[in-house]
Amino acid sequence: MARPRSEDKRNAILEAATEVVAEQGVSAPTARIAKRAAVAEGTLFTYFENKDALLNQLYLDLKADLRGAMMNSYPSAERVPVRTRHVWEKYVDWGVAYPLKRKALNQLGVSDRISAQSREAGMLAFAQVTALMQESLAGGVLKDQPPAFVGAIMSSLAETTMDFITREPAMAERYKNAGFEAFWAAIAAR
Amino acid sequence: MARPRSEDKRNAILEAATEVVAEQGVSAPTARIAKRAAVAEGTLFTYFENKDALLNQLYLDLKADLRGAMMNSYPSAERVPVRTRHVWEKYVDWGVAYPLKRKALNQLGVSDRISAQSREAGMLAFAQVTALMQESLAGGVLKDQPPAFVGAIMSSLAETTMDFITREPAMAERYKNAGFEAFWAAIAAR
Amino acid sequence: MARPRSEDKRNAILEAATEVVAEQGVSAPTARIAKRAAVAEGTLFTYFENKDALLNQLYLDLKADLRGAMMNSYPSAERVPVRTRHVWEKYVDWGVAYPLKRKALNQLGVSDRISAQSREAGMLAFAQVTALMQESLAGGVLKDQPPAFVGAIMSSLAETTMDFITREPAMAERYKNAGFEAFWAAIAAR
Amino acid sequence: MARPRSEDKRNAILEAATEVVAEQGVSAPTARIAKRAAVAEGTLFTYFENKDALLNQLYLDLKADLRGAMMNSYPSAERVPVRTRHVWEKYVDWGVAYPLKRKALNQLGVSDRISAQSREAGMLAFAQVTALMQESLAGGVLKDQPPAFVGAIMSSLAETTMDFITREPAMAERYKNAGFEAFWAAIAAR
DNA sequence: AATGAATGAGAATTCATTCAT
DNA sequence: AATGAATGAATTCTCATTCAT
Repeated sequence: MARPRSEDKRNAILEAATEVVAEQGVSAPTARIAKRAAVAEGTLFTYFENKDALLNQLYLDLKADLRGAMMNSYPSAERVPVRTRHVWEKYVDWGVAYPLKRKALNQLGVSDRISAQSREAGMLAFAQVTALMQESLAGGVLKDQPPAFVGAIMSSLAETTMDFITREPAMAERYKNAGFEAFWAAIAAR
Repeated sequence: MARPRSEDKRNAILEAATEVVAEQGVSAPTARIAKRAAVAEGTLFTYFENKDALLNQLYLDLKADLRGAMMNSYPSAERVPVRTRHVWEKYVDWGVAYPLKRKALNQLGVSDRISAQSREAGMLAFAQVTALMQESLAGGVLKDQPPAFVGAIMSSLAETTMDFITREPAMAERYKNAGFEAFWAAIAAR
Repeated sequence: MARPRSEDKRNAILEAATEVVAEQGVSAPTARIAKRAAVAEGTLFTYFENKDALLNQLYLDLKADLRGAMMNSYPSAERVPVRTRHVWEKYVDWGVAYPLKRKALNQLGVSDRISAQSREAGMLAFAQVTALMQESLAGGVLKDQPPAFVGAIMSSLAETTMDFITREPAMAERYKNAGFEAFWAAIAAR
Repeated sequence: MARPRSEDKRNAILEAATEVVAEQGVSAPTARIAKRAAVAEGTLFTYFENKDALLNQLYLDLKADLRGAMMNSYPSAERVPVRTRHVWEKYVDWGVAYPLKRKALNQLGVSDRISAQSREAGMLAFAQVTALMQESLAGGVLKDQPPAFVGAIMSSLAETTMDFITREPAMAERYKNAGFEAFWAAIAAR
């Protein structure tokens, strides 16, 4: 009967947190997040119990967002190399298109405020992605390593690729291709 | 602010900072660093103008330390694959041997308190390392990419490798080899 | 602010306030009182203009409640010692039967949020009680002191008695008697 | 070698706390206490770990202060009635001379921020006082009650006496005597 | 130079009260 | 009338830095 809790406001806070955490890291003041979201300082705490809850939720949301991007229009019917490339491209495109999301996600990833539980939940979102890569490994150098290792390698190569694209946007396509080639060479049979 | 006397004390502060930053990130209180170094809170500021100066110095020191490890007993006379493998092994060994240094360096790397200048200086330390890799690339997929890109790829793959070794120390050798194989496959001619 | 409808709700708030103030003192949040009363946070303010108004009303209500207990089935026809004992017993019984009311009343009594006016009104409720005691004093040590003094003495001895009964409920009767004997000895002629 | 912690400053904080707690209760802001003590807000926390620590220390100090007053120039050689009267007078005089200390002590006494441990320590300070009264009880109405009960009765009667003296200072001597007479009548043999 | 007490500007929350629904 | 989201001032405590000793 009272004013309902606004999904918009909640999103505004999460978006503001994305920007502010990207800029200042997890030690960014909640007051600044609230201000950026155009809500009162106290309002933040009606949507999130405390700062840690907000940070963990943001981490989960960003992970889910990234996963959504990678799985969007996923070409299930195609062969492994095509599918792998699709995932790679979507990953890199996401990071390039949303540099603040990427930066925030990285800040959160190294922070000790993200709980083990959140990390696990975040990883789960990628299980599917990494699973598919196993198929590529048959004759590759990583054929005996765990899927998570391959997934982590993709992640780290994609991050490196994005770093360079960010610094030299004009070279985006070149880096994106080169990065994938390196990744594919690293995991595929020869 | 006056000329500090003891090199020992300065080193104690830097070592303490390594530990504390590894544990708590860059927002760790200077008081805690001072305590761990067994000096007074104020003493820290006679050796470093302010917290940022300490953090940036630590970043540079750790980068130099890592570089030193990689270049130690560098087999200049050997052929490229051997030299590359040497660098890879030393890198990974360093991270595994000094997990706090590694953690601290990563915390500093994502912090916005490290100046662009420090970052540049840090990279310089690696220029030599990456330069040598160019030789490997002749026929590889990355033959047209800048040396720094290849260096960054080595870095990120080594970090990923260390992450997995940290989680499964018993598998250290396996991951170290697998990581290198992947790296080599990624950059070398075929 | 408009005329509230439900007497039940008002009572629920006062009862909830009794419990919560007993437990946490006058600084207990209004939100907690509202929750305990099973009404919305805002509803509290349609029944009481603000927190102070609620607190003062509660103080008055509890004083009146206590007075009602003491005067219930008051043996007007009996002689002074009997009537005095009746008052004493009802007082102590009330405090033992309703420890939360007693605790809340004490918390309110020492709070600076209870206005002088409320305190005066609260005392008035006891005037009748203390008046009757004057008759006992003829030859006693307090024969020249104001009635309020004797009333206050009864109050303080009763409180002390209740404290001990609360701590050792098995000794309730003994303390109740001993307390009364002490009180009677203090005020009566010998 | 650095500026030593100042006993004066510590005392200033405790005295300021006495005044402020007397006026506003235990919910008085630490900032106000600091201001009254003429120190910075943060300084308070170099002398007391947190607000509770300050409050508990103040409670203990005030209890000790009161005990000191009662035991000052205690006439050990005199007979029980004289010694009892001495304690009574010193108690009442203390409360009348230091109304803020008395008020603060009462506020602290009803607060749930005072730990059970502090309360116990506070009571210990009074054990000696109450012990001596036992001798008076031989033939009195309270001869079978625990010493603490008698001590509590003295306390409550003294408090009541002080209340009335505070309201009518001109009647101080009269109330002081009357209060003692009542107390003595309550506990002594007849 | 070394010490650590002193400082006061934040930081994360809390909470009485208002107000849109 | 009832609800509970929204507000922002107030609160406790932290911390980089200064400065008296």
